[in-house]
Amino acid sequence: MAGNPEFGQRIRDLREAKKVVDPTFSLRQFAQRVGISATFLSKIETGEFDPPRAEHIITMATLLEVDADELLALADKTDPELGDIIKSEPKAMADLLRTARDRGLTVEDLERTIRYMKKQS
Amino acid sequence: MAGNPEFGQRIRDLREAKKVVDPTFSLRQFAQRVGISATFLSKIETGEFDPPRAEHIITMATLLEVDADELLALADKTDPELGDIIKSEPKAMADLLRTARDRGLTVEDLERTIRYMKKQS
DNA sequence: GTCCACGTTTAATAAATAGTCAACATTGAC
DNA sequence: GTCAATGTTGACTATTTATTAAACGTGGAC
Repeated sequence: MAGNPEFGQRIRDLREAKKVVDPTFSLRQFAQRVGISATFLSKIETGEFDPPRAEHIITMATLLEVDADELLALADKTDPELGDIIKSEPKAMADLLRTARDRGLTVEDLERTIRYMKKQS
Repeated sequence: MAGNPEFGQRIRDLREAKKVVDPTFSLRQFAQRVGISATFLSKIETGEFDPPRAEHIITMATLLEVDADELLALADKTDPELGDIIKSEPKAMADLLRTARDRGLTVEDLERTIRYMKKQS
């Protein structure tokens, strides 16, 4: 890795949009609220540096009021929480995911599966 | 982290069992085949060092003829392949996993869900 | 015209993770 | 009794990932 312009641009767009109505969304202040330096955020937004760790991305999503999974996906990371879920039942969860992949399930298929799960419990 | 005795012991047990019928499963030779130093393996098996990266754990599982997910789970890691599957459809996959957790699905429930998935495709 | 907040750049690290080498003590094989 | 292979130990080293401080140029507010 060495920078992710798509992620950076997305953060910048979201932040600038927020800044219009709330000037505390300046790069410096936003960085501080996220818990990283302005330097780092600048390089991330311009695509020079890689996205920060998942934890910081999640904080960004909260502040920017967008879905964390979307930002994490752009950053090519996964929510550590999902790793924990998998670890709670490794074989079954791994099977579940691999089956979804091997069968080439569509988003609709997956959504139907989720509804099915909900009926079981 | 600072060592994982359970993982280490499990590897040692499996390796020694193999060694009984195949003397090439000595610590040194096994380490070499896995692609790590004997030193490192020794410290892992005695629980002094953390498990190696996922890639090496998977190689170990293959050589020891056990399921990789079991060893990965002991090592408190997840197969990077699962991360890739999630990234292919982040929101739907995340939803799937969180639903499984929130509903407290049992292994049997998950297995039933897998069968359901297979019928869809 | 200077002050202040903005975002940027240069130049380094810091922190975490993953691993090695050389030298050692121990044991069974010859 | 020495040789060869075993596993272990102490002291480092490497790699990857994540991040910073300080100094800089720019533009609006006063």
